Amino acid sequence: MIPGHIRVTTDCRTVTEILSRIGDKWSVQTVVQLGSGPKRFNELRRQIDGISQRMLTLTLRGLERDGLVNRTVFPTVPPRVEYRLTDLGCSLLKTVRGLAEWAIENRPEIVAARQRFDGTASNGHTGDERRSASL
Amino acid sequence: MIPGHIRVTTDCRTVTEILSRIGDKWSVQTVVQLGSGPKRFNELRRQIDGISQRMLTLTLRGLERDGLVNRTVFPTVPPRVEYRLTDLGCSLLKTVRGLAEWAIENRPEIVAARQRFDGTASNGHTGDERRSASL
DNA sequence: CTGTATCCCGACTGATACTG
DNA sequence: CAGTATCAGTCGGGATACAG
Repeated sequence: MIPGHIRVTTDCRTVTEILSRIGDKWSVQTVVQLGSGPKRFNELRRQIDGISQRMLTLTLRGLERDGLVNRTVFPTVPPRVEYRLTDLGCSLLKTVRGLAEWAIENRPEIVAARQRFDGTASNGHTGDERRSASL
Repeated sequence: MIPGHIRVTTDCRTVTEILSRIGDKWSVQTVVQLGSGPKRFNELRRQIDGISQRMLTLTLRGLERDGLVNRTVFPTVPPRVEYRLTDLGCSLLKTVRGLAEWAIENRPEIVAARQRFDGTASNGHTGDERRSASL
């Protein structure tokens, strides 16, 4: 159906694992924010909007652990910590941008599909569809 | 730093939303499996490996709701239900393949970064790193 | 064969308070 | 400023049993 398809049994896992890594609530937003240059902790905190201090810390730790972000501490007082994308992080950002384009381009269609699905009571299954179009 | 970057405040959300959609534990695997052609329920169930009946149902419902998968019931006995990717689903698959290539190409580097991170006790923070290389 | 309905547990996440 | 610690609530997801 589609040419050059991936070795499903092996590579699917890899993709799923990567998605588990970046597919959480905050990683992508964080990476994208860092895409416009190095940022400090509270700078990120303000720009990411809904994120809690705790989750920003955890997200940055995770990204750092995976070599996507560098953490630099300047031993001044008050302490200054800078986060910046590594080369690996930058390459991920480029890839994510591909997904971003798809998302932006196809969101209307997805929203429409949802409304269609949620609207018709004749879906075959008995009903009570929750989640009224959170996208 | 990186040219042509996306409008962070607006589009990030869209990407995050899409990631919430496909970033769950089973959606990508399901989509990729369906990439090689229409499949029946238990056929998918066998090929996806760890998935439970419940989660396959929920995943397929979600994909159907978002217009990524078509569900066709043949009113025979025993019932036969076929799932296939829509055009939208196919286009998503192509995009995901980009991510897949990145994942496959960079997994070694990520794994290495993790070992480095987990190995050094001199990370600055006090310690007790959980998740010993699940990737 | 293709689902639906419950129960239940652990993980994720937010809120809040405290520290160097 | 840049975190860490703790507690509590929500939710994803597995196991199991049942149904058309």
